Amino acid sequence: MAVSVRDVAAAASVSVGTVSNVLNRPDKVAPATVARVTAAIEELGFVRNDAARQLRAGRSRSIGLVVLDVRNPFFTDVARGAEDRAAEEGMTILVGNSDENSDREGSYLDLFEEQRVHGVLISPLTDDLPRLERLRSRGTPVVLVDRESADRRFSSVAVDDVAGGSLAVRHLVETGRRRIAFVGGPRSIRQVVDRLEGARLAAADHPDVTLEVVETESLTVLQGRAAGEAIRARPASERPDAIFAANDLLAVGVLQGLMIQGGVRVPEEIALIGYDDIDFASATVVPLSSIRQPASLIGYTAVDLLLKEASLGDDFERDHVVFQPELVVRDSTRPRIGA
Amino acid sequence: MAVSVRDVAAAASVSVGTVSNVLNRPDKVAPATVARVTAAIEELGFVRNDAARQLRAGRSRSIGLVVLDVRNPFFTDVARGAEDRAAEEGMTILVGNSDENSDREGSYLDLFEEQRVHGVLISPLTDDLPRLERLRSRGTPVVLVDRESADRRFSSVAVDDVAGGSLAVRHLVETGRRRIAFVGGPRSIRQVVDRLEGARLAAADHPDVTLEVVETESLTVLQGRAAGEAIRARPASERPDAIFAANDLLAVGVLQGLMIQGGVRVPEEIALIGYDDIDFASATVVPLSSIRQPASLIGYTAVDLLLKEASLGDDFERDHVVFQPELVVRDSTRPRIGA
DNA sequence: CGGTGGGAGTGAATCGATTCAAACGCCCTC
DNA sequence: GAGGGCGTTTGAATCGATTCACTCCCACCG
Repeated sequence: MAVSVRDVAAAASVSVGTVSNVLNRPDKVAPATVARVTAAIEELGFVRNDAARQLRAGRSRSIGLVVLDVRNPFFTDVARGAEDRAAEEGMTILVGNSDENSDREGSYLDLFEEQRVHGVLISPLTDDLPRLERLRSRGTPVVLVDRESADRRFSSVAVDDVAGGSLAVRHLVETGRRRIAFVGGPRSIRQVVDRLEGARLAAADHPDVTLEVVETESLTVLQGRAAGEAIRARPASERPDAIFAANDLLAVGVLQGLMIQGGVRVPEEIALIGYDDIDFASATVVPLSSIRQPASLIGYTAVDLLLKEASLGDDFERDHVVFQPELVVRDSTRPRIGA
Repeated sequence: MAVSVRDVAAAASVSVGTVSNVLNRPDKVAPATVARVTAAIEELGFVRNDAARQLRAGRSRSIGLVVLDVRNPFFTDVARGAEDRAAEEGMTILVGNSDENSDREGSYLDLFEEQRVHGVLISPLTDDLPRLERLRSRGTPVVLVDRESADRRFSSVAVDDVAGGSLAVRHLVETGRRRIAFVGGPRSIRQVVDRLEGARLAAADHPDVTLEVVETESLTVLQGRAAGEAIRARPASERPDAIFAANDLLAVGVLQGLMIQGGVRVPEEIALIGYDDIDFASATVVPLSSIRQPASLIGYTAVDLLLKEASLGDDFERDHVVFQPELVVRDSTRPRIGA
């Protein structure tokens, strides 16, 4: 049933070595021979067996990527960037979705290791770096995505979330807001903590600015909506005049929660800013201001570092790329009239 | 560097065959031996080489899935369902994103074939069934997802989109609407055509109901928003009193386009219904009515058919599962007062 | 005309897990 | 004590592409 190089070789009256050369280094083979072999491949419908190729090569031509949530457009974009860089080298990306679940994360790592992937890009859930350390010591390079390793023992590509948080709050203050609420959670996610930290720093610069925290269970639209409704339900005098949401999914939810039945007007009564600048942000009822992260560039760069580490081996100095986030202003933080 | 069964065998003073048995049929091996081998595996940090395994087995333990758009939650759900069923058999799903691009679709098929996947699930872009026919003739089972093969030569799992279209329009008519607009496109996508067809059929039952078509370039939020704005810009007398959007992403966009700056009220002035019932639909400013498709069940069933076909071989009679869509009513089609 | 350089092609060895027919002990029975 | 049966273990053969040391052969040079 299955057609192998051996069959092709026989059909073209050459040796298996020559078939392999036609496949991988056609310039080393006489044109007439190439033509004959190509014809035989075509006729027999030969398709390379990747398993055999990998076995010989020792490594697969794939790179594993473990993300927290495939549903989040931010990660989809990261994956896209990674895919682009990988494609340049004729490689592919395998995406695993940990769903913020530690077991799933582990089983993807196991799977990837058995597949002898070229390397693993991971947005790690916990601080279980020993696990990754072990993976690397067995020969699989690891690059952290969207997180920096505390002790810098892994290459990483991250965005300065503290700076991003400051950027958001500074913008709110500059447009005249004083009573700010941070909506986000859980605190186990590093990004949440950092963005809040940045917000605190920026708020501390202005004695008359207050910063309240509204905790959520996860970074989803539904949780945001609940938070928004809760804020809308308060007496007007106790509402904040601006909300900084830990990501755009939350912000979209908050916006909906606030606006139900012509509730609170955005940005007139409450300004709103999100984080990630997903495509959706510019397309909400009131277009959302946000903090942009270069998602696909992050993925692209991560693969880049991975390839570098893979080719240089252990004597390689780990790289730690940190991108700076960028403020994107839209209607949801339009300055108050007269402010 | 790499630890192989051979090394484990040496460390545990057994033969490679025994190590393999411990790995795959531990019950066939004496408990004491299992323990010794397991200890050796642990100590040496042995990790199975999947490539060698596959080479021997002839097939990989993965199933390829090619979707039109990973960003669409509908497909994410299909993938999740497929993953669940695959996991029951200890298999994995590889997701390829064709992005409605025929070249990308082709290269994923090539990739999957080289990897000797167990089978391919595909939501095909074009009607290039010969391509798939060839793939299958070389031994890779194929199941069509969200589309039925015209000549029934492939197993398929689909939803009756014509029925879904009728369901939507009938609901709009029953809640008192008469001037209906269908927003969707391009016509090259089968789902769009079928849903419109269903809408036409339902409208034809009522002589006083008109059905207008507003064409879009793709099924995205942005396109929907543009369509919504265009409709809002019309004089009130020329606006439809209900809109049926070809999918929920479009519907979300239409909603936004209509509501800008307190424009048209939904559902008072214009009712709106989408298709797919993505999670987002219930979380928009005005919760969206929609037509629900059992997305994850589709994925689950598709893998099921695939496994059946793979085990039975050619003498297998192709299965054609068709699910019926379901109407989900929310605020966006609340009946008009007094209608 | 012998010698040399190099382009073209060869084919056995290799990667690592799995398989399966055969061998090995060991106990029990006749 | 020979023989049968059974549970356990063995190890060579296998999957298919790639590699690389080696052979061939022809052209060109002195």
